[in-house]
Amino acid sequence: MKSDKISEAVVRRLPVYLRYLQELYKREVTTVSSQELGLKLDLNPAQIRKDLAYFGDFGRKGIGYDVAYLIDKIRQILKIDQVINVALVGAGNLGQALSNYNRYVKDNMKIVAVFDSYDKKIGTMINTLTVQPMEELQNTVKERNIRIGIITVPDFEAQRVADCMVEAGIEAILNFAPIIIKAPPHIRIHTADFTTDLLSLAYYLESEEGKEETEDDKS
Amino acid sequence: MKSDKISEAVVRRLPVYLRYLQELYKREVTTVSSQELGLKLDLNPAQIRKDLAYFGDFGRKGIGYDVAYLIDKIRQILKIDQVINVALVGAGNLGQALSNYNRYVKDNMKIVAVFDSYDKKIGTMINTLTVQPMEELQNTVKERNIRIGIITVPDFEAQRVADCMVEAGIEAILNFAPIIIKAPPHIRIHTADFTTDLLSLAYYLESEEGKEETEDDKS
DNA sequence: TAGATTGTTAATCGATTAACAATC
DNA sequence: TAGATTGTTAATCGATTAACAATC
Repeated sequence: MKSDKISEAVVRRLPVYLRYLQELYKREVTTVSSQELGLKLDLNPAQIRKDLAYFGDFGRKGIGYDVAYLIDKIRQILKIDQVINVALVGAGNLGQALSNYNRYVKDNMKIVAVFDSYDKKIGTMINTLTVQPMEELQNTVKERNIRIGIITVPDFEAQRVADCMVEAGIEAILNFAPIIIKAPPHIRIHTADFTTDLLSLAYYLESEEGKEETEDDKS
Repeated sequence: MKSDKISEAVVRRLPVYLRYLQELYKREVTTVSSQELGLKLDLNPAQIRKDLAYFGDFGRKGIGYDVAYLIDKIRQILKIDQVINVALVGAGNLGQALSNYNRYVKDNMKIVAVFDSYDKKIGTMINTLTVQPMEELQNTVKERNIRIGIITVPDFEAQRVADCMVEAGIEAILNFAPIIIKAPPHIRIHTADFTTDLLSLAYYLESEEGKEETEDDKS
C-alpha cells in the first residue's frame, strides 16, 4: 500500500503496537504475527496488518514481523527516533505526576521545562527542573527547541496557556484540562480528559436494583 | 428516535456536552442551540442533535435546548444522578493527583477508598482517606458499595489489580496503566493512557528541517 | 407571520473485517 | 512440500453530515 492519508485512528494505534513490541523485545522475542498482536491488544489482525502496510512492507509472508525491525520503523513513523523536547505548564499535582512519570523518556519524549503562573510555585523544584514563570515560556521554548506542550492547569486557565504556547512556537499540545481549547489549524491538539472517560464509564453500569448510596441514610 | 443501541462514540460525547452545559448554567444561560454547542465544542450541530435524540426529545423546535433540563437528562442517561462510589488502587503520584482532583465530586463520582500493595504507602493519608492494603479491597468494595475502580499502579501490576477488582465485584474500570488489561465481557474497561496521546502527537509534528536536539552536542 | 431550530431521513464518508493470492 | 502469514482488494459495517419537513 504505502501512503494515502493516514487516519487518526491508525496513528493512535501505533504507540499501542510500539509499547507491546518493546515488551516483546525485552523478553527477547524476535518475531511476532499479526494474530498474536491482535490477541494481546484486542484488535483484529487484519486491521493491524493494514495499519502497518500503510507505511511499508514490514512483515514477511509466512513468518510475521521482526520485532526489533518493526520497533525501529514505528519509531521512525512516529518521529520519535530523535529526542523531542516537551514543556509542561501547570506544576500542580497532575503536573508533578506527569513529570515524575519518566517512562516516556525511554520513548524519546523529554520534559525539559516546567512553568506555572503562581508565585508560590515558581522556583520550586519538580524532579530536576525548577518551575519557571510563564513570562519565560517564549524564550525557553526557543532556546531549548521545545516542540510539544502539556497543559495541566485548571480549566479556566487552559485556553490562555494554549495561546501562549502557540505564540511561543509550540507545534502540538496535550491538554489535560476538561475543556475544548482552540488553536490555529496547524497546531495539533490532543485532549487527555480522564473525567470524560470516568463519567462515560457510569453509563455502562448495570442499573441499580434496589441499591442505595453508602453515605446518606435514606431509611 | 429513542433507543436502538447507542454507540460508544455517542456515549463519550455526553460528558462533553454535560460539562459545557454546566458552565452555561453557572453563567445563567437558560437556553442553547445545537449550533452554539457545536461551535464551542468543535462538533457538527447535526451530530449533537442526533446524539441527544437517541435518548428523547429534549429540545424545542425554533428555540433550542433548555440548559437546566438537558443537564438533568444527561445526568440521568449517564446514571450519575446518584452518587457512584469509586475505589482507587495505586497511591503514587498519579493516584494522589486524581484523588486531589475533586471536580468529579460535583459530578457524583466519589473516591471513597484508596489501596496500595506497598507497605510504605499503607496507613498514609491521601486527602481524607487512609491508604488500605489490597487485602481489604474485597470487603471495602462490598461495605461501601463501590462500583467503579481506578487503576494507577505500574503496568506490571495492572492486570493483577484488575483481577482483584473483578473478583471484588467492581463493575467498571478506568485504567491508567499503559497496557491492555483483560476482564470478563460484563466488565467495562476504559483506558486513559496519556502516553498514547503524547506519542501519537509526535506524528503530527512538522518534519525537522535541520533542527537538532537541545542537549547533546553533535558538532 | 417570519425566523429559528429541532428531530429524522437519506446520502456520504470512512473505518473495520473477511477473504485470498502471493510467498516465505 | 505443506503450513503459516503477509499485503491488499472487496465487502461490510458504522458513524458523520446534509437536508428538510415540522413546529415553536
